[in-house]
Amino acid sequence: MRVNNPLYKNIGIHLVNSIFTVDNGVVKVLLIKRTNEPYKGYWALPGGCLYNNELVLDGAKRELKEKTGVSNVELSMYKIFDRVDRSPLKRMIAIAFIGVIDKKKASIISQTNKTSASDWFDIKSIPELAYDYNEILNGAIDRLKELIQTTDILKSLFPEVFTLAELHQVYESILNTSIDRRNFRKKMVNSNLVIDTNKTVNYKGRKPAKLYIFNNKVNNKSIF
Amino acid sequence: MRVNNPLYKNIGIHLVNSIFTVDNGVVKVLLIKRTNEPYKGYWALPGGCLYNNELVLDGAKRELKEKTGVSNVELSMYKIFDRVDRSPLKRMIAIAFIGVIDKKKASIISQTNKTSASDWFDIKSIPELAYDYNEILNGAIDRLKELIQTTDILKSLFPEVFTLAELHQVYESILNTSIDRRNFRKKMVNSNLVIDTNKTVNYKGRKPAKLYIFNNKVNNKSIF
DNA sequence: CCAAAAGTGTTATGTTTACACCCATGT
DNA sequence: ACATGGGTGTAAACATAACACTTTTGG
Repeated sequence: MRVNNPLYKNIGIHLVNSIFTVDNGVVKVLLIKRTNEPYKGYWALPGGCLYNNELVLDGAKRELKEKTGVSNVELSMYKIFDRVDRSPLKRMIAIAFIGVIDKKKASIISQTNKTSASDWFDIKSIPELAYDYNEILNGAIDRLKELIQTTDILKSLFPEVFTLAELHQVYESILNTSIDRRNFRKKMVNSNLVIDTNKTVNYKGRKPAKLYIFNNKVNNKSIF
Repeated sequence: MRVNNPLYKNIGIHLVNSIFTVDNGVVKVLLIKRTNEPYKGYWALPGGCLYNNELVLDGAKRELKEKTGVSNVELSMYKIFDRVDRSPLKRMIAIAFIGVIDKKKASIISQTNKTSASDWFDIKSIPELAYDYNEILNGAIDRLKELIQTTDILKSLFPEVFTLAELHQVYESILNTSIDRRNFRKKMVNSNLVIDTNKTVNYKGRKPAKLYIFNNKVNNKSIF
């Protein structure tokens, strides 16, 4: 390759994270408010540019932490967004990532030197975002629906024990549909995705509910 | 973003194509021989660097045509290879693509200003390739197995009519397994992937075989 | 005993697998 | 008539989908 070909110059790599949580049956995504141009004042997906000495996954995690304080997230790369004019300053290729976290465990910082706020938004009412982030987020929501059916991506939502009723509600929220309770339980128990802890939890006036944990041995079989 | 941050400089985007064909039951991939450093004299997957004014898919097609003469291929992006030291000259992120072509229809040019030869290699006997291309190719072979089961990627192998026996042999070659003939036919006919043309072809001493074409309406349901 | 949610089982339907024989042709 | 490969059907196993009643607890 002719390294000095001007057509090779000035391409940057954007790492863009769609971080989801489920909060009382509402699926939410983490957005930050930009303080700099371009798109100053717009809400945006947290992310930034790849360094030339790091892996893309590491860069995505670094940017997420720098912009929101969130760390210890498993990120899953899912697509490239490459429209030539998707960034006004220079050519930027976006590599999009998805992560899921437990809102209660995440300590989100709202202000950095590039952001004035960060907050969780119901995915059903997303404002106009910076760049092509509305498109990226829509793709992420679709991909999330696939991921919960083929991977254990939701385990980060339940770092501790959980009941199948809680997990059921999360599946219904994300897939935006209702799932038969009995069949859901059967599939979950028959898949090797969750493990019965033989412990129960008591809520007032209700039959004690069995507690489960996620199986650490990942299986890639489709659950539904 | 601080555009002048030195950590953002000198990242290039590599577009790498694994182009497959099936030749009498043998799955082959198209390789080119490099005439320049680095990896001078090594066989390599055809590809090159993204221009800053083109989409990655267009860049992959352009490079494929420049290096091999092959055009009119549908390419499917499948993975990013980002090891920091995967390229000796500067940081290069590889975006890997897969395509399938009919060997008979492809007019391959063997010499360009950067290549001294191009040829089809049986995927069961691949030499040591330039860069991390052995790893990229292995990933492409795995991905090809998935793609033939979920998409109509093989239609480019059969631009005209074909018999189910021919298609069957290609599936067995790529998946490197045997598939029950009756069940294969049932699945193919029941999926909306192929359409009966109501025409037949005669071979000496054999019952005439029905001819099929690929359905242009793509379906994404898994075939097997 | 009542409310609230947890827990469970069966039947029907559809899908996948395994498997063997007849058919149309050219020689 | 026979050799060659083309074409088909059925039964068993398995997976999925639909559906309703009983259990445990707190008040």
